[in-house]
Amino acid sequence: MNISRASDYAIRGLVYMAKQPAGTVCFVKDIAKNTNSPASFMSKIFQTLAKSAIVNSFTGTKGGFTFNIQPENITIKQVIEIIDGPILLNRCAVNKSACNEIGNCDVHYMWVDIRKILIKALNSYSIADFAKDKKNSKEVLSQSMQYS
Amino acid sequence: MNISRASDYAIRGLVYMAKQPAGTVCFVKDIAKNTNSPASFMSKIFQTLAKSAIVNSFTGTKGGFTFNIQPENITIKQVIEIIDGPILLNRCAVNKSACNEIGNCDVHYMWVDIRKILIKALNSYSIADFAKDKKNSKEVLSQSMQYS
DNA sequence: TCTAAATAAGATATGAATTATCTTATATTA
DNA sequence: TAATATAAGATAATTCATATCTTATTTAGA
Repeated sequence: MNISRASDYAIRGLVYMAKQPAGTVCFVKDIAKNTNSPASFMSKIFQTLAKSAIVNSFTGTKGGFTFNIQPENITIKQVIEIIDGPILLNRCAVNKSACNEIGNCDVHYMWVDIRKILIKALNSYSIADFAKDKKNSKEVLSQSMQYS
Repeated sequence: MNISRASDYAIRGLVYMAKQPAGTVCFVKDIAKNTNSPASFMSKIFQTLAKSAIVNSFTGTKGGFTFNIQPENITIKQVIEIIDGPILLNRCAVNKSACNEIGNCDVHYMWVDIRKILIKALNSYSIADFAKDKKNSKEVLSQSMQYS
């Protein structure tokens, strides 16, 4: 019921990138250093992000990563699904035939319901939301209050 | 971001128990058979449920499990936390000092927010909700619709 | 043009957690 | 008291998350 370290690192790494001037080519080395994460692991995470269309990668000296999609349009849900795979909660929430109960799964609709709520919440935040200055950061905070 | 097989089995097992007449002593063998799950695994799961105060266990012939708390008062969130451990989403959502970012974690408030939403949803369902007859099952269905 | 250096890509290894099974202890009843 | 039915506890296997190591690619300078 928790996100993986890899997803956490991915989000923090993308937020770091979004804080740089638009178009900056970022090195894994710097991304890792500024997010307190192991560079070798971050490297593999960014490989996966590059295979999806989220970021571009350039090999060789002066290579690195840039955004391929505006950080405003990258939601937390997208990042988690790229790194951790689809958010199902329970396998029966998506594929009813995967339910253990033959023909009649008691809990199917609950998982469909809760999944919808969770995905909506995860889609309500973008990477850009965390790259703003402190004034804007407080707006994020007050946005969170409306749910409490 | 998904619940474990163990939590899924636990929920289905408790729902099966809740469908029996109140006070019935249920055997793991029957619980497993009626939920399409491996009896040996279900046995270990019910050990854990018994260590928490959710169910009582009785050893020996005619032993088995009964509810120690009314199924109406056992929420899905409780079951998941007993089996899978605390629902954090991200470790920084609960313990801010566990954030990678030293002194200033960009995403902390997001995780606090989303966790609150998820836990509210998981607490809105009890084991008893799934032990009702078909007429009531449809009420659960329409309840789910209000979120869509 | 060749060599060195800096980078990402890809392959491999480690370790922890999940999932499952096997063995032991306990209680009942005939 | 012996046999049986049950849960409890110990152990094993598998999978997945996490991390590291090796290779390929590009650039720049000699």
